[in-house]
Amino acid sequence: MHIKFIPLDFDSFDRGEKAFVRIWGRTLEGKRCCVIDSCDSYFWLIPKEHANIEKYAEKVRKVRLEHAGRTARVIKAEIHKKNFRDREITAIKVYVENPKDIIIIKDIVKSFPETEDKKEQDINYVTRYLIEKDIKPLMWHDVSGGETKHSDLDVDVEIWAEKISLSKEQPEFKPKILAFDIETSELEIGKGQILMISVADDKTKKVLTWKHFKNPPEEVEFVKNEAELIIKFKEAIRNYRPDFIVGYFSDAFDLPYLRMRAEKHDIKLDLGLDWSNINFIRGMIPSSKITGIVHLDLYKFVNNIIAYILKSETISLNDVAKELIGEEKLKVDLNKITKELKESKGQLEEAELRKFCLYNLQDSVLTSKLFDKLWPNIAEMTKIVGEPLYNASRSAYSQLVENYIIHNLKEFNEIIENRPISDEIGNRREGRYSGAFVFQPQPGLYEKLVVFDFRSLYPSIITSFNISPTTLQKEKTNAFETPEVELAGKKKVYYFNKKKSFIPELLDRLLNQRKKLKDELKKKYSPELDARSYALKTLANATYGYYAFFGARYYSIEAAASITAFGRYYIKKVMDEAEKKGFKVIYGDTDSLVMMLNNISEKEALNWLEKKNDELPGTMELELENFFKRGIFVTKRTGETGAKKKYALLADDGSMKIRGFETVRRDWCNLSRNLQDEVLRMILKDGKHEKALSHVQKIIKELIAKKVPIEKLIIRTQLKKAINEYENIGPHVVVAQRMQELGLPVKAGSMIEFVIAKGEKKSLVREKAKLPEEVKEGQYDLDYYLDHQIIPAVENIFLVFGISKEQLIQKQKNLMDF
DNA sequence: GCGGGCTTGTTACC
DNA sequence: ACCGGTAACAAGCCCGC
Repeated sequence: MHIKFIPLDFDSFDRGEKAFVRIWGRTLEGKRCCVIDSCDSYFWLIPKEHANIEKYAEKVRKVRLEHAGRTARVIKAEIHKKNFRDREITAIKVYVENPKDIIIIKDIVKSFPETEDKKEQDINYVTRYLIEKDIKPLMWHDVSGGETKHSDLDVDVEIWAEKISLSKEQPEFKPKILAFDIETSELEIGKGQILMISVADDKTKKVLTWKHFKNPPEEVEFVKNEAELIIKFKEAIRNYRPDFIVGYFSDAFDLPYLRMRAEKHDIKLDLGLDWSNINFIRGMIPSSKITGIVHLDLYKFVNNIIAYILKSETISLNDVAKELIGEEKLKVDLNKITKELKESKGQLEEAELRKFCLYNLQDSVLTSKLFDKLWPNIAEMTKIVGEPLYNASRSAYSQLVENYIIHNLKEFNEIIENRPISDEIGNRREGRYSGAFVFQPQPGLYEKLVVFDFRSLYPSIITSFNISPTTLQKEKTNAFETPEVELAGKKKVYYFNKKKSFIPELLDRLLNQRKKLKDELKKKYSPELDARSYALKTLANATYGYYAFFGARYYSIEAAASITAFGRYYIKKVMDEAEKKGFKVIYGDTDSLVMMLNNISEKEALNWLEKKNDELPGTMELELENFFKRGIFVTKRTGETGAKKKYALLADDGSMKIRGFETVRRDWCNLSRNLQDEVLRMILKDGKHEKALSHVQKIIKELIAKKVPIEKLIIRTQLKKAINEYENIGPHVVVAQRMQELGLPVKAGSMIEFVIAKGEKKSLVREKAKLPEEVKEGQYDLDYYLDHQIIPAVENIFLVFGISKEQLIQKQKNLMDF
């Protein structure tokens, strides 16, 4: 039998002594399939320099051990010429019957006197299989083999593969999904009950609940009780036959909660296509896996991959959906509902229940739409790194970079480096090195500016100077020499071999693919290509950080420190040359320079840019960011020097670029943020301060007159750790404590909202920090908002025009005195 | 008990 | 624990007076 199918999920199982991989997917005809295949299980031994390799291999072949009811033994040991960390070596490939045996065998052979090291013993079987057989997740494959008839798997087709290969044609694949969301009577897992469960995709909309009420909306279906609710939910998934089930924060909430309640009712969560239970993977970051149906937790992907390009100040479903799909959650007072459920022994008013159901449904609808939006990103990233979707969608950048590397080492004949052991991780974490250069700006208002920046600075340095843990060498010959590197408090120079190594080479490919894609995208836009371009760019950018990440297989603090040293060298060099040309350098951070054109024309500036690019080595390239009409740089709060990482620029097209100011900081109240934003805009548009000054004075007047609504005075600060772990009890910690007393949900990661209320004059800020609902209109601490919010947000801006703090509040003081 | 230096904590920039 | 260093700044803590 022959089919064309797309691999969506993977797992492995044992039959007899041998391990097999199951690939779960869809055929071209839309049938659900399971392809069973296997590959060799092996790891590598690197012998000591003077070991007799033949004798060594012979010794290894004889290793066997009875363990846990089976015999772990070496079935084959071959001598191979390989590369390891770019050096040619002779290594022994040690085959075992079952991947489980690796852990037993490796410990025995590790103690042999001939053994220098063991490698690839930490590659899991599915990853091994994907590499060995060149299987690409989410890409169509042709497979032929024998069909199994008497299977109990919940699939339409089951094949034991004989031949499997990537298809030439790659038609579009649209997965069948089911988004879901649960509502519970308590937020803590282990307490309370599940009240309702909703499911949705672009057609289906359904809410299951055992809370009955009159005239329910058509999407609502009533069940008897919580047990039936869980069973019906199971049935819904079984009948709908989705490829993925999709949640938001479902790894940490919905599924663990479901598990607790299912256990309570003695219901099996046997959702797997092999009828297995949901597998709850413990660990620092728990996750939940269903065999054959990929459980996607969009929160994880947003948090790891997308968050830093979002403008949203939180990654709650509401904020993320608002920004990405322009829709929001229904507004329901969850705290009130939870409270009422507790106090009235589970009785809610009908109107409230109806609303609660629709709220529940909307969450699933948003999750479904968010999936549609993010799917190109998830899919493209998965395809590039080569790991199964389940893993790739949960991985942080370090892991993705690493997977991209290890899935591409075969062609370099490279043995994969080990993951570091915990002692090693401890050592690595202490290492410190110098990073980027930041230019010390002179405070002031500047006109006619140009901003240049290096395109992908660190990736271009890595490829141009072949920087890798494996190219670092002692000798000067045939090597790139670094500028002065600052590492562990010492100044050094390092050398990197010029012979192209695998990581810089793979990085080069990412960058080149992206270049091509960008040209394609210019001709014709598509969300898939755009998503691929984003994945390529961000993976490339994460490579430098990967080198410095303590958990990396290819860790090298020397490499990381060398990259930043090159960065410092070139940005300073370009700044010097710009000054010589006649530009006035105003500011610069890492890879950018902000300059006054002086009397240089825009055209001449661009010519100069081109000339610089001819001189820059390798793939390093300086590009135009934009021309700006005006820009403002301010002093630090303490002292007269200019503040770094804090400026505002007005582009020729009228758009603003504001960085670092309180306007963009979420831990300042909206009154200050908005006021500062308006002040910056007025000043940069006019080039004068008068209008902005009177605007500030108007706001101060309103504040003094207690006319500012509490809502605008809310300060938001994230609780970064558990309440009792704080040494310094700041305002947000006190408010978090208060929330806990009131039974409101607070934990590490919660956003704490508070208002500084009227209180004793000399008291600590935290003593006046109250929940917004606890503060009546006008009952805010005027002095606090004046001295700690409004004035600090604008005083340094006006100082540029010689306006002092006293002048800002002059007239108002009198007002206060009366 | 007061003030200033230091530390802790959060958020931003690139 | 899930990429790095650089930087600004608020507020509490702590010690010397």
